[in-house]
Amino acid sequence: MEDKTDALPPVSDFSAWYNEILRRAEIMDVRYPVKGLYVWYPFGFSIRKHTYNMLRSLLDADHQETIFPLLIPDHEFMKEAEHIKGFEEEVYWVTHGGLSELDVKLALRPTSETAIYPMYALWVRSHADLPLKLYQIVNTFRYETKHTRPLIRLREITSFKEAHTVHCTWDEAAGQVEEAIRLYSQFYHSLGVPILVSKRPDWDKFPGADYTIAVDTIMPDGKTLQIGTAHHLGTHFSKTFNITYEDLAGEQQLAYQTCYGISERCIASVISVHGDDTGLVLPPSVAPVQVVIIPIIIGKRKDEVLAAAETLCSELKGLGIRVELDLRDMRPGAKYYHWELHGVPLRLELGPRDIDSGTIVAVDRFKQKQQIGSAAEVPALLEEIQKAITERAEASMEGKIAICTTIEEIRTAVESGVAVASWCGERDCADRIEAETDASLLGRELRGKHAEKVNGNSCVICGREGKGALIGRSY
RNA sequence: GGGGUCGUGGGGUAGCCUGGACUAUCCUAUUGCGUUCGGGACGCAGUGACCUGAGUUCGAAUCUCAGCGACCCCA
Repeated sequence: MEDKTDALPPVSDFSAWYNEILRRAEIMDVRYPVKGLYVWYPFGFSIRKHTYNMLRSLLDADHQETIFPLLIPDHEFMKEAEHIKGFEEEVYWVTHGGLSELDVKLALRPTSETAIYPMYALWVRSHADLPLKLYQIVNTFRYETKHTRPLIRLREITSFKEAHTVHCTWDEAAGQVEEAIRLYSQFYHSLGVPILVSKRPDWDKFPGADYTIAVDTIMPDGKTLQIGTAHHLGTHFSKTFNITYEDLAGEQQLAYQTCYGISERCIASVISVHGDDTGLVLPPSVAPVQVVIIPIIIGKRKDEVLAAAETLCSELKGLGIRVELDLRDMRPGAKYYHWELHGVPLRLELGPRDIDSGTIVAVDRFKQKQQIGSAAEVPALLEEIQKAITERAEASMEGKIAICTTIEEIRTAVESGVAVASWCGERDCADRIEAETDASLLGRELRGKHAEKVNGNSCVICGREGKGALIGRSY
């Protein structure tokens, strides 16, 4: 059975698995005829919709949603020197309107700082206008020259959630960065995706930021995926875009800013972190179909089974559950495979035997089977599944993190996962770590229990006192 | 940035080296009808492809060049 010709590649062959799952589970169609641009299938878009709705409701508590233009005039884009340097290689330019060349060429936003901040300069007048916290969910464009990958490295990021805030003081902005990380932690928790939070080394921070805090997860092949960042912009942009406010004393002051973003990489992380050799495994929180009902239709009792299935379906809908009644003319087994591939958390089977015994067969995505009495038991089952998926992902990530005290240990660790080791903070030592391990120093001041085990230890290179750093290969 | 492999129905492939018999193989998918249905059903009848352009040639899926695209490895 398992070696049918159309078997999915195993997760251990992650690259092949990832490409196959996107097509077979109908998430992205990669056949659009431009490199780096991909199309959302409706099923994939539905995952996106539920995921971004959660993100929206987290942000809406304390932010306002908006939309700024896609096109940024040359003269605004070119204002902030570090920012330009960071992006100039990968900006798409609109140079023509019809047949005539434009006087002012227009950039397709690679990110929206330079679209938003000229307006912030107009909107921010007084300390009473602050803090200002806006976000938008938009597409952005980057002319990637490396090999592109659906949901991970794109030329059109279709789902960039970017928040931009303005504050009176540096400390308040720093507090907002922490708030962003708190929101992102909560977001990823509800996706069951475990994360590592660290500060990017200075040479790897956002162009035009004082510092960058990053959120990473670990993919099945041991490489990390950056799935969120929060930047303290200090006054880099407020200086160049003249974003000032009048303080209590009537003096004009430069504002402090932050920005933080999440892209459809969050979807890539859900797919990759949870998926198995059978297909997708979706947490109920974002599964387009949380429960599928498979009627077991046998000859004479067909109508009876269908009626019972319809009743069960409407009961579940009444409980607010996203349920699908699969009435297609296929063998039940074929339907099981189909919905397992699509990551449906819970399957209910209903046939003559169940009707006779007054029960329903419930099978979770990990193929654990049990009998339940009624639809009322389903919400609790879904909660259990959500928890089980989360715990499984956490255990899996735990197995990919190694606490290291020597360069040799790091070298071995990064072959199949990430290393956490003490680093003094000096660039020279980081360069040596990278050169000798064939991996990157991804983060410093790593947070959480892993870092605590190495904080204060001597740097793996120079022996001076250091703090927990995250070392690994990344996407 | 450097190197490699490759592009054949919707997906996966055979054929290519050695140009002609290719009316292009097989699996899957898909349409219609019938029989089926508790873990990927079966029968019958259908649908559906040589990436684009230029070249070589009597003749190109097959050889050459370019473009576009995909995947893998290294920095």
